[in-house]
Amino acid sequence: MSEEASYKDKKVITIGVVSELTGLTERQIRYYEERKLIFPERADKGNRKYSFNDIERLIEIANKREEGVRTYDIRQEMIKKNKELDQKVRKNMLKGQINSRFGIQKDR
Amino acid sequence: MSEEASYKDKKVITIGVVSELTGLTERQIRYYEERKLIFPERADKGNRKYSFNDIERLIEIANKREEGVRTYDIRQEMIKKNKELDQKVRKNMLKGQINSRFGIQKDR
DNA sequence: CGTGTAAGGAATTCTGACACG
DNA sequence: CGTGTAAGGAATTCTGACACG
Repeated sequence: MSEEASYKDKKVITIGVVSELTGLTERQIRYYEERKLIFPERADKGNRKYSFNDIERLIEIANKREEGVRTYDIRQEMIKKNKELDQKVRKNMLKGQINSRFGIQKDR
Repeated sequence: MSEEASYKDKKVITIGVVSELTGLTERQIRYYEERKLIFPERADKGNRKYSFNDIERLIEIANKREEGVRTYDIRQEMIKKNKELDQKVRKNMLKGQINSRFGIQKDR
Protein backbone atom coordinates (compact mmCIF):
# COMPACT_ATOMS: atom_id res chain seq x y z
CA MET A 1 0.00 0.00 0.00
CA SER A 2 2.68 2.49 0.97
CA GLU A 3 4.64 1.14 -1.99
CA GLU A 4 1.94 1.99 -4.47
CA ALA A 5 1.34 5.41 -2.99
CA SER A 6 4.95 6.26 -3.65
CA TYR A 7 4.35 5.97 -7.37
CA LYS A 8 1.24 8.06 -7.21
CA ASP A 9 2.86 10.85 -5.26
CA LYS A 10 6.30 10.93 -6.83
CA LYS A 11 6.83 14.10 -8.84
CA VAL A 12 8.46 12.93 -12.03
CA ILE A 13 6.31 14.04 -14.95
CA THR A 14 7.10 17.07 -17.10
CA ILE A 15 4.50 19.63 -18.06
CA GLY A 16 4.35 18.50 -21.67
CA VAL A 17 3.29 15.00 -20.67
CA VAL A 18 0.84 16.39 -18.13
CA SER A 19 -0.67 18.48 -20.89
CA GLU A 20 -1.12 15.39 -23.08
CA LEU A 21 -2.60 13.37 -20.23
CA THR A 22 -5.05 16.00 -19.04
CA GLY A 23 -5.89 17.77 -22.29
CA LEU A 24 -5.10 21.10 -20.65
CA THR A 25 -2.72 23.64 -22.17
CA GLU A 26 0.56 24.37 -20.44
CA ARG A 27 -0.72 27.86 -19.88
CA GLN A 28 -3.70 26.52 -17.96
CA ILE A 29 -1.58 24.15 -15.90
CA ARG A 30 0.80 26.94 -14.90
CA TYR A 31 -2.08 29.22 -14.10
CA TYR A 32 -3.69 26.69 -11.77
CA GLU A 33 -0.40 26.57 -9.95
CA GLU A 34 -0.41 30.35 -9.66
CA ARG A 35 -3.87 30.05 -8.14
CA LYS A 36 -2.51 27.48 -5.68
CA LEU A 37 -4.59 24.57 -6.89
CA ILE A 38 -1.60 22.34 -7.59
CA PHE A 39 1.95 22.22 -6.28
CA PRO A 40 4.53 20.74 -8.63
CA GLU A 41 8.13 20.36 -7.60
CA ARG A 42 10.99 21.95 -9.46
CA ALA A 43 13.90 20.13 -11.03
CA ASP A 44 17.39 21.55 -10.55
CA LYS A 45 17.16 23.75 -13.62
CA GLY A 46 13.71 25.01 -12.76
CA ASN A 47 11.36 22.89 -14.80
CA ARG A 48 8.20 21.65 -13.16
CA LYS A 49 7.61 18.03 -12.20
CA TYR A 50 4.19 16.55 -11.44
CA SER A 51 2.83 13.35 -9.90
CA PHE A 52 0.00 11.10 -11.04
CA ASN A 53 -1.90 12.57 -8.14
CA ASP A 54 -1.44 16.03 -9.60
CA ILE A 55 -2.77 14.76 -12.91
CA GLU A 56 -5.91 13.38 -11.29
CA ARG A 57 -6.34 16.61 -9.43
CA LEU A 58 -5.99 18.58 -12.68
CA ILE A 59 -8.68 16.47 -14.30
CA GLU A 60 -10.98 17.27 -11.38
CA ILE A 61 -10.13 20.93 -11.74
CA ALA A 62 -10.83 20.80 -15.46
CA ASN A 63 -14.25 19.29 -14.78
CA LYS A 64 -15.13 21.96 -12.26
CA ARG A 65 -13.95 24.69 -14.60
CA GLU A 66 -16.22 23.29 -17.30
CA GLU A 67 -19.09 23.61 -14.85
CA GLY A 68 -18.10 27.23 -14.51
CA VAL A 69 -16.59 27.00 -11.02
CA ARG A 70 -13.99 29.72 -10.50
CA THR A 71 -10.45 28.85 -9.43
CA TYR A 72 -10.99 30.78 -6.23
CA ASP A 73 -13.93 28.59 -5.28
CA ILE A 74 -12.12 25.43 -6.26
CA ARG A 75 -9.41 26.48 -3.84
CA GLN A 76 -11.91 27.16 -1.07
CA GLU A 77 -13.40 23.68 -1.49
CA MET A 78 -9.90 22.26 -1.30
CA ILE A 79 -9.10 24.12 1.91
CA LYS A 80 -12.38 23.03 3.43
CA LYS A 81 -11.73 19.39 2.64
CA ASN A 82 -8.26 19.61 4.08
CA LYS A 83 -9.66 20.99 7.31
CA GLU A 84 -12.10 18.12 7.54
CA LEU A 85 -9.25 15.71 6.98
CA ASP A 86 -7.29 17.42 9.72
CA GLN A 87 -10.16 16.88 12.12
CA LYS A 88 -10.20 13.19 11.32
CA VAL A 89 -6.47 12.88 11.78
CA ARG A 90 -6.71 14.59 15.15
CA LYS A 91 -9.52 12.33 16.25
CA ASN A 92 -7.53 9.27 15.25
CA MET A 93 -4.44 10.52 16.99
CA LEU A 94 -6.48 11.07 20.11
CA LYS A 95 -7.98 7.63 19.80
CA GLY A 96 -4.50 6.26 19.35
CA GLN A 97 -3.35 7.96 22.51
CA ILE A 98 -6.29 6.63 24.46
CA ASN A 99 -5.70 3.13 23.14
CA SER A 100 -2.05 3.25 24.01
CA ARG A 101 -2.93 4.29 27.55
CA PHE A 102 -5.99 2.28 28.37
CA GLY A 103 -6.90 0.08 25.45
CA ILE A 104 -4.12 -2.25 24.57
CA GLN A 105 -2.42 -3.14 27.82
CA LYS A 106 -0.39 -6.14 26.86
CA ASP A 107 1.85 -6.01 29.89
CA ARG A 108 1.27 -4.33 33.20
CA MET B 1 -4.78 -3.60 -7.95
CA SER B 2 -5.20 -3.01 -11.68
CA GLU B 3 -5.47 0.67 -10.77
CA GLU B 4 -2.09 0.77 -9.10
CA ALA B 5 -0.44 -1.20 -11.87
CA SER B 6 -1.49 1.48 -14.32
CA TYR B 7 0.73 3.99 -12.55
CA LYS B 8 3.66 1.63 -12.48
CA ASP B 9 3.43 0.75 -16.14
CA LYS B 10 2.48 4.09 -17.61
CA LYS B 11 5.31 5.53 -19.71
CA VAL B 12 5.48 9.17 -18.71
CA ILE B 13 8.98 9.90 -17.42
CA THR B 14 11.65 11.60 -19.51
CA ILE B 15 15.20 10.35 -19.72
CA GLY B 16 16.59 13.18 -17.61
CA VAL B 17 14.42 12.25 -14.65
CA VAL B 18 15.19 8.56 -15.16
CA SER B 19 18.87 9.44 -15.05
CA GLU B 20 18.40 11.27 -11.74
CA LEU B 21 16.34 8.46 -10.26
CA THR B 22 18.65 5.64 -11.29
CA GLY B 23 22.02 7.34 -11.14
CA LEU B 24 22.78 6.13 -14.66
CA THR B 25 23.93 8.43 -17.45
CA GLU B 26 21.63 9.06 -20.38
CA ARG B 27 24.21 7.32 -22.53
CA GLN B 28 23.91 4.17 -20.46
CA ILE B 29 20.13 4.26 -20.47
CA ARG B 30 20.03 4.60 -24.26
CA TYR B 31 22.59 1.85 -24.65
CA TYR B 32 20.56 -0.59 -22.55
CA GLU B 33 17.68 0.09 -24.87
CA GLU B 34 19.88 -0.65 -27.85
CA ARG B 35 20.75 -3.96 -26.17
CA LYS B 36 17.02 -4.64 -25.75
CA LEU B 37 16.98 -4.59 -21.98
CA ILE B 38 14.33 -1.88 -21.72
CA PHE B 39 11.62 -0.63 -24.04
CA PRO B 40 10.61 2.99 -23.57
CA GLU B 41 7.85 4.52 -25.62
CA ARG B 42 8.33 7.51 -27.85
CA ALA B 43 6.48 10.79 -27.59
CA ASP B 44 5.22 12.41 -30.77
CA LYS B 45 8.42 14.31 -31.36
CA GLY B 46 10.61 11.31 -30.67
CA ASN B 47 11.71 11.70 -27.06
CA ARG B 48 11.72 8.63 -24.89
CA LYS B 49 9.23 8.02 -22.09
CA TYR B 50 9.75 5.53 -19.28
CA SER B 51 7.60 3.94 -16.56
CA PHE B 52 8.35 3.36 -12.88
CA ASN B 53 8.70 -0.26 -13.87
CA ASP B 54 11.44 0.66 -16.32
CA ILE B 55 13.20 2.53 -13.55
CA GLU B 56 13.14 -0.48 -11.25
CA ARG B 57 14.35 -2.63 -14.09
CA LEU B 58 17.22 -0.20 -14.76
CA ILE B 59 18.27 -0.34 -11.12
CA GLU B 60 18.38 -4.14 -11.37
CA ILE B 61 20.43 -3.84 -14.54
CA ALA B 62 22.81 -1.42 -12.87
CA ASN B 63 23.32 -3.86 -10.01
CA LYS B 64 24.07 -6.71 -12.37
CA ARG B 65 26.45 -4.57 -14.38
CA GLU B 66 28.31 -3.73 -11.18
CA GLU B 67 28.70 -7.45 -10.61
CA GLY B 68 30.24 -7.61 -14.05
CA VAL B 69 27.34 -9.29 -15.82
CA ARG B 70 27.34 -8.43 -19.53
CA THR B 71 24.27 -6.92 -21.17
CA TYR B 72 23.99 -9.98 -23.36
CA ASP B 73 23.68 -12.24 -20.34
CA ILE B 74 21.25 -9.90 -18.62
CA ARG B 75 19.10 -10.20 -21.70
CA GLN B 76 19.34 -13.99 -21.71
CA GLU B 77 18.20 -14.12 -18.08
CA MET B 78 15.30 -11.88 -18.99
CA ILE B 79 14.25 -14.09 -21.88
CA LYS B 80 14.50 -17.16 -19.70
CA LYS B 81 12.32 -15.64 -17.02
CA ASN B 82 9.75 -14.59 -19.57
CA LYS B 83 9.57 -18.14 -20.86
CA GLU B 84 8.97 -19.44 -17.37
CA LEU B 85 6.22 -16.90 -16.93
CA ASP B 86 4.68 -18.01 -20.19
CA GLN B 87 4.59 -21.58 -18.93
CA LYS B 88 2.76 -20.47 -15.83
CA VAL B 89 0.25 -18.47 -17.79
CA ARG B 90 -0.41 -21.45 -20.06
CA LYS B 91 -0.90 -23.72 -17.10
CA ASN B 92 -3.36 -21.32 -15.53
CA MET B 93 -5.23 -20.90 -18.77
CA LEU B 94 -5.47 -24.65 -19.06
CA LYS B 95 -6.64 -24.89 -15.49
CA GLY B 96 -9.18 -22.20 -16.25
CA GLN B 97 -10.48 -24.15 -19.21
CA ILE B 98 -10.77 -27.31 -17.16
CA ASN B 99 -12.58 -25.48 -14.40
CA SER B 100 -14.99 -23.88 -16.79
CA ARG B 101 -15.77 -27.27 -18.29
CA PHE B 102 -15.84 -29.57 -15.33
CA GLY B 103 -15.14 -27.65 -12.18
CA ILE B 104 -17.68 -24.95 -11.66
CA GLN B 105 -20.89 -26.34 -13.01
CA LYS B 106 -23.41 -23.98 -11.54
CA ASP B 107 -26.16 -24.93 -13.92
CA ARG B 108 -26.56 -28.11 -15.96
C1' DC C 1 -10.73 36.15 -14.30
C1' DG C 2 -8.99 32.74 -17.33
C1' DT C 3 -6.65 31.91 -21.32
C1' DG C 4 -4.09 32.80 -25.83
C1' DT C 5 0.01 34.28 -27.95
C1' DA C 6 4.64 36.10 -29.56
C1' DA C 7 9.45 36.69 -27.61
C1' DG C 8 13.91 35.38 -26.24
C1' DG C 9 16.73 32.54 -23.69
C1' DA C 10 18.17 28.45 -21.33
C1' DA C 11 18.00 23.55 -20.75
C1' DT C 12 16.66 18.94 -22.84
C1' DT C 13 16.80 15.38 -26.00
C1' DC C 14 18.10 13.18 -30.24
C1' DT C 15 21.24 10.88 -33.60
C1' DG C 16 25.54 9.39 -35.61
C1' DA C 17 30.29 9.26 -34.84
C1' DC C 18 34.94 8.90 -32.94
C1' DA C 19 37.58 7.22 -28.93
C1' DC C 20 39.39 3.74 -25.76
C1' DG C 21 40.24 -0.74 -24.46
C1' DC D 1 31.76 -4.39 -25.10
C1' DG D 2 30.35 -0.52 -22.48
C1' DT D 3 30.79 4.12 -21.87
C1' DG D 4 32.47 9.07 -22.55
C1' DT D 5 32.36 13.05 -25.28
C1' DA D 6 31.90 16.93 -28.77
C1' DA D 7 28.56 18.38 -32.53
C1' DG D 8 24.54 20.30 -34.44
C1' DG D 9 19.80 20.52 -34.66
C1' DA D 10 15.13 20.18 -33.07
C1' DA D 11 11.83 20.33 -29.39
C1' DT D 12 10.84 21.74 -24.46
C1' DT D 13 10.28 24.74 -20.83
C1' DC D 14 10.58 29.11 -18.51
C1' DT D 15 9.32 33.98 -17.44
C1' DG D 16 7.16 38.41 -18.05
C1' DA D 17 4.07 40.82 -20.85
C1' DC D 18 0.25 42.33 -23.76
C1' DA D 19 -4.48 41.17 -25.22
C1' DC D 20 -9.45 40.34 -24.58
C1' DG D 21 -13.45 40.47 -22.06
